Amino acid sequence: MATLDTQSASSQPFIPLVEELAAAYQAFSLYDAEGLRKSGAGLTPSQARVIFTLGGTDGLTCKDIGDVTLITKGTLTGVVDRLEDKGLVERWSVEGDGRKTIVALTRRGQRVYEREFPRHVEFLKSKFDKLSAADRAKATQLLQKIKGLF
Amino acid sequence: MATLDTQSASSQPFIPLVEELAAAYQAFSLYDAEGLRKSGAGLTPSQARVIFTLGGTDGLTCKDIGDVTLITKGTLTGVVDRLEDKGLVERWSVEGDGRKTIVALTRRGQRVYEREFPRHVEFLKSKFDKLSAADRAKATQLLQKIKGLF
DNA sequence: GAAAATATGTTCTGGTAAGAACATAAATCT
DNA sequence: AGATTTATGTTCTTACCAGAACATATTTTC
Repeated sequence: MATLDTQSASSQPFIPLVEELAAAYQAFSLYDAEGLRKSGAGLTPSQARVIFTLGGTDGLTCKDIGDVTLITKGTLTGVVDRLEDKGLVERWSVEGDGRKTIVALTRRGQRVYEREFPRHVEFLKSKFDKLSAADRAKATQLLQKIKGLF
Repeated sequence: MATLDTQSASSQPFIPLVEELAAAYQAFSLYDAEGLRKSGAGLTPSQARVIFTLGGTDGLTCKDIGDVTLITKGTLTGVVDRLEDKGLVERWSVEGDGRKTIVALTRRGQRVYEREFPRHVEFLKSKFDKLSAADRAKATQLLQKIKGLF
């Protein structure tokens, strides 16, 4: 198989897709972070993802949280540390399996979840409402396909 | 307008789209980083983006690099610092506008670009080839639309 | 032409980010 | 059972990330 040169590499037709994927995610991320910052609850995007994931559960293991939020375990330790410092979550050991740690919302964390999650969804909804249902469905499907490439 | 509760918030139809956008970008990013790590050139994803952006130019200002790579200026300073330490880029002042700094590939940086850019595009291409041209075009278009929401 | 506004880049801060090494615990294998 | 393997979470390292404050230089406005 002939190797590409810089010319032929830069004209590969998938490159615009990569650029748009990064740009779209970037645009969303900045807006997402802005909404959290302005809400006054002092949550970072990662912290919010953890709080929103824990909401409505009786606590999850770090592994489960990581699977949902896509935060790797090494990073998650620090995120949970800071949420613990803020009094929004608590950790405890699980009966029967000494490896696992359960992380759950405290009463304060529960209140923050109930206030911030709907507020933030509303904040995002105002933008996503501008996308048609058909585009939304098609985009979701294609992104799923792209995820599956790797 | 009635505010959402946690129930109605979590059932908003745009949420799967957000999740897939994050998951697809995440999957791509991990694969992208893996390819750079294995190539042995020791480039991080951000460093590679800068090198690949500078390739084929006579040097760009930090602002221009940031516009293309989506790296904010505060972060870019550090990325360019490390590339400079590795001898892959050099900085100089621009005649006529004392605010601007030009960043350009050194001869070593040029060689790294010529070797790593095609190699990395080939690495990504092996995955994106599994996507049909129609899906690729549609995904690109929809991501552009999503980017435009914010 | 001087003052105000804008542009560019660096520095600083707190918080991720992934990966590797580590410690401990549980499951599996023989 | 005892040894090996796998699972879970923490710690450590290097680098990135955005935003804010800053320094400098240029442009605009009056």
